[in-house]
Order: sequence, then C-alpha cells, then structure tokens
Amino acid sequence: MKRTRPLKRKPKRTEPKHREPEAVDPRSIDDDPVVQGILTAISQKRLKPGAKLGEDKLAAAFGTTRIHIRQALSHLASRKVVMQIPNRGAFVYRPSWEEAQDIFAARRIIETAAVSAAVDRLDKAGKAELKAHMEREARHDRNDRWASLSLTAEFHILVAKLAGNRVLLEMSRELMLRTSLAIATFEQPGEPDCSPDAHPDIGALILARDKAGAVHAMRHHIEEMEQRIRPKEGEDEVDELTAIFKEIGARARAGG
Amino acid sequence: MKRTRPLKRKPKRTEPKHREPEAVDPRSIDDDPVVQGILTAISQKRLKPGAKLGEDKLAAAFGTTRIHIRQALSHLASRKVVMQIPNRGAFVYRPSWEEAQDIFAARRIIETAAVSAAVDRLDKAGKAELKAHMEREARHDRNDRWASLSLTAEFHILVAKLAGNRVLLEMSRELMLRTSLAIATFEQPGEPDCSPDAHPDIGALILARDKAGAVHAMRHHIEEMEQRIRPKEGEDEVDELTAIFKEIGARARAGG
DNA sequence: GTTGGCTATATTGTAAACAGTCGTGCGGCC
DNA sequence: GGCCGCACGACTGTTTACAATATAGCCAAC
Repeated sequence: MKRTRPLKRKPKRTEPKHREPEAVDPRSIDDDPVVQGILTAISQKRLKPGAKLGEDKLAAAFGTTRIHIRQALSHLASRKVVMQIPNRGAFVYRPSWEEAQDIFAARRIIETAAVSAAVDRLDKAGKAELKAHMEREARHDRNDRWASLSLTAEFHILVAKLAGNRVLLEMSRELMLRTSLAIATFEQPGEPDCSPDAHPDIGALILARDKAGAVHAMRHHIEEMEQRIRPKEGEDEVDELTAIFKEIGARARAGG
Repeated sequence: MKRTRPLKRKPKRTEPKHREPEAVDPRSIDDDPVVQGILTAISQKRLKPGAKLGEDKLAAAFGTTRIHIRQALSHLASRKVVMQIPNRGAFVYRPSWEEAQDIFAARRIIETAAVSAAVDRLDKAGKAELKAHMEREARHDRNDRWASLSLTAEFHILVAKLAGNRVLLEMSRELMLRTSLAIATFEQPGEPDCSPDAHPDIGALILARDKAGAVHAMRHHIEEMEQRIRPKEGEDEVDELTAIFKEIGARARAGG
C-alpha cells in the first residue's frame, strides 16, 4: 500500500534500545511435526540407520516445503540423529561400534544417577505416574512391536523425569534415541531390545524406595542391553582393506 | 554446455540403488567459523546472555551471507546456546535459575564419573597431556581474563577427554558452555568462575591415581562453583507480578 | 502530561528460480 | 568381454526477491 500523505519523518533513527526477550512463547523446533515424525519413526525402528532422507520426498510426505524440511534435518543433524553429507543429502545416523559402546556407558552413568535421584524425590504424584506406566506396560499387546518399543523408551524417560532435573532429562531423551540407532545397527536379529521383566523390577524397587537395589537393577538392565549387540563383520572388511592399503603405502615409501 | 550429439537414452531409469554413505568426510557444522566464533565469544563472556544476534550484523561481521548465519544460529539453538524467537530473532541463551541449578547437578554427575574413568584409563600419553595443561595453567597471565576463562574450560574438557568416552565428552562440552551462560547470568560481580587452586589439586590426584580423592575433589570443586551464583532479584519482581495477576484471576473466578 | 492509535522502517521468514555436484548408465575402446 | 570416459539426470546448495511481522517514533486526543 502506498502512503497517502507526504513523509515528514526524518530518517535519523536512534539505535533501537535493546529490549530483553523475556517471557516469550518458548515453543521450539522440537515440537515441529516433521521433527517429531522422524524421531518417532526412528525410535520405532521404521527408519533404519543409513536410510536416505531425501528433501523432496519428505516435503511431499509431510505436505510442506523443502525449506521447512531442511531446517528439521539440520536440527536432527545437530542432535546426531541424522547425518548430513555435503551434496549427497541426509541419512539416518549410523553410529560406529565405539560410539555405540560409549552411548551405553553414558547411559549407565546418567540413568543410575537418575534412578538414585528419583528415589530421593519420589512423592505421591510420582508414585502415581510410575504405577500408571507400569500398568500400561504390563497389559499392552506384546505383538504390537511399535507400541512395545514406544513403551520401553517411555519407562526410561519417566525415570529421568522423576529425577527432577530437566538437563538430565534432555540428555536421557537424546541417549534413548541414539540407543535405538545403536541397537538397530548392531542388534542380533530376533532379540528384543529390553528384557521384558526388567522394568517392573526396577519400578517396584523405586516404589519401595530401595535406592541401592534400584540403582543396581538399572545398571544391570543397561549392561544386559549392551551385551545384546555385537560388532558387524562388514566393518572389519573395510578396516582390513584400509589396513592393506596402508601397508602397501608404507612398503612403497620404505622400499622405494 | 549443450550436448553435441543426439540423445538416445531412454528416460526409463531404475530406482537408484541405495548406496550406503560409508567413509565420508565427517566434517560437521561444529567446525564452521561462525559457530566457533560465537561459541568462543560466549565461553569468554564477550557475549552476554540476552544479547541480540542480528542476522545482518553477523553476516557483515563474518563476511558471509545471511543464510549461512541462519544455519549457524539454528544449530546453536538446537544446542540451547542461543534462543530463537519467531519474528524477533536470535539471542544469547539466558538460562532460568532452575536450569542453572540443573546444569550444575548434571555436571556433578557426569564429571565425577569422567574423573573416575580418567583415573582408570590414565596412560603415558594422558599423563603427559595433563601435565602439559597444568603447566600452562600455572604460568598463564592472570590478568588476561579471556585466556584465563579459556584455560579453565579446557581443564574440564581435558578430563572428559581422558575418560575416553566421546559421548561423555560431547556432553561435557555442552555443559561447559551452558555453565558459562549460567554463571554469566547469575554471578556475583567480581568473583572468578573457578577457584584458582582447585585444578592443580584435582590434576595431581588424577596423576597419583587416587580415584576417590580425585572424585571428591572434583565434586567439591563443582559445588564450590555452584555456590557462587545467586538468583537474580529482578526475576523475583516478575514472579511477584505474575503471582499477583494469578491471584487476581483466581479471585475473579471464585468470587464471580 | 499521559495514553492510544497510526505509520514507516528494520528485520525476520518464505518462496521460487538458478547453479553446482555427484551418482548412473551408455557407448566406445582395448 | 571387461574397462574407461562422457554425458545425462536427480538431487542438494545458494542466490535472489518478496511477504509478513514486530518495533519505534510521532501525532492527536483526553
């Protein structure tokens, strides 16, 4: 629209006073449906590590624009859930064997601490929430693999929530996702992610305020998960190949 | 360039075979100079919490385009180092008082575990690295505030590195940054971030393989830092105001 | 003097077109 | 028959311009 009267303002403009951004809507990109969709697809193992995430296809699937998809993928790449390769695109992240072990080690540290804090802080509301979850997990349909995986993850998230530390909760969420990727990459076929009876035991120990017992059970549970994964044979071949080339290079340098 | 001969290919194209993205240059956005610049500016407290990060100004400062800046800011927002508000722009993140406490609690958990692992895994190379850092920290110029802050952070990062867990190392890096923001937000003026003698003590205990002592010293060191910060008075006013409005609203609902 | 509305500007967000890069498959060549 | 070069196509990355929104200052009204 054109202005309807002559401009009288002088262009002299004082530097805008820095106004603090207090009390603003804190809705973040984590609530974005694209991000949420990809995250749940990964945690339910519908997207396997290494899967290509083409921008056009995602845009069509979610009914949005490529720019939006790019933002979501960048965010997921920052959280190491997808891997972006220049000029090739985005792929579901595939952790290395060492990284998978590090993830489990980090979970051992953080989740045992979370259990300990959860026992300390347990109150009525927490008890109710924990009981409600345990009931849902007890009588869910074990044939529905996707629901099982969601519930399994939710138990660990709930424990982190009961610890009352939001930073720890974020970290647990991130580690849960990366655990899904680690398991999907290195699992032996046919084995479940979590032993089915571990969660009720841990929950009961928390409800009984048995701190040492709950911590021990959680550590054992995570170690059990960790022992289910094995390094891939395929990667050894690659390493062998590079070793061969390295050896050849060294010989060439040495022998002329 | 135009093609110089007639096109004979049929447009029929088999779906491209999914090629795994192995062994690709893993250079990530963390190496981006814009990201690095903002991160070091924050960790050295040249950028204060709440500072506006205008896209045009950053683009001019770094000599790059606005899109590049946008990507960097999105990444930093994913890591909770900057806060992005729709249609208002990006600001240096300002943690709440509760979040600041949670950050210190998380550091207590993660860094004590890191010290423990560092003692277990300590080898010749690690000893040398630790000694080298302690020497640098001992004879640095205490008047150079920026160098001091960098060295202080590097000590904690080095301990995490010695623990040999990359996931834990990433988390420590993130927590260090968020600690900088928490301290910058809630510090009492004039006090240093770290007590100057804590690092040599912890380092010596690690070198002596005194695991319990080193863990205890690290926990004490972090608790000491935590006790240096105090909630801001200004925020209480805001809370009081919102409390008043809440009370008024409740009374209106109750009394009609 | 203070308050409310209005307009212009600055700044962010979005869309579309363009350019660059990489995988892929064919054709020729040894 | 196997290998190498070449060109095409699909995709990502970047530039550009445009649209939307919030901010700041001014004028009028009370």
